[in-house]
Amino acid sequence: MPLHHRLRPADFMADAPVVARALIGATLLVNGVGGIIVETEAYDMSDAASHTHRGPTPRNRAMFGPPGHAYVYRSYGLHWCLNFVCREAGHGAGVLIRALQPTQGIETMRERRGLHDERLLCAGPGRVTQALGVSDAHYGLALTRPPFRVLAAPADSAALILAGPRIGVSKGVDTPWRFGLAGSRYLSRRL
DNA sequence: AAGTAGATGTTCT
DNA sequence: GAACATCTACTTA
Repeated sequence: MPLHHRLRPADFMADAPVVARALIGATLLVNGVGGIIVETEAYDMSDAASHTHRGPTPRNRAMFGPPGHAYVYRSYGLHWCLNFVCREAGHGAGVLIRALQPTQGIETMRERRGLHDERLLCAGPGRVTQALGVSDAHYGLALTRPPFRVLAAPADSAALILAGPRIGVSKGVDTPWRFGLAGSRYLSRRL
């Protein structure tokens, strides 16, 4: 009986804040490199801070597709950011992966990120994608198949999860849709 | 420890 | 043109 099992499409079929909270403690690997998700943010169509708020566009097309797929966008012209599409196709809901606790392929991540302390390897959405090698090449791919592996948190984990306002948004400032593992040293910022 | 500038591409007004 | 789900390097205390 494996302690971790791979998430299935049905696991992504819930409202964005529910999925965002459930993903804390899950493991994300891309080609075997990654770690434990310690910080996420939820976005959905009802929310002015979301890329999907104004409806489908060429960029956000994947967010209106099936749940359990990747929505990757370029942030500030420099960084890639990775989202997990959730809810149902057509709903424009997703979860931004903001930080991981590195567990696998740490040397690979160090090389991709330059000489940096482990704490900063995946502490921020742009850092996560750089460390895991995620780019627009992953746009729209299923999270339930290689190169992705998303493994559920151990069933017995009773981790304390904190919520607060999201980072870097100018709209929806008071929506407490940022979730983080209490006490983790690998958050992009304290909660 | 906290603040700022500058890098850059895509979308939207 | 402006804004942007950011990061790094560099300043100032």
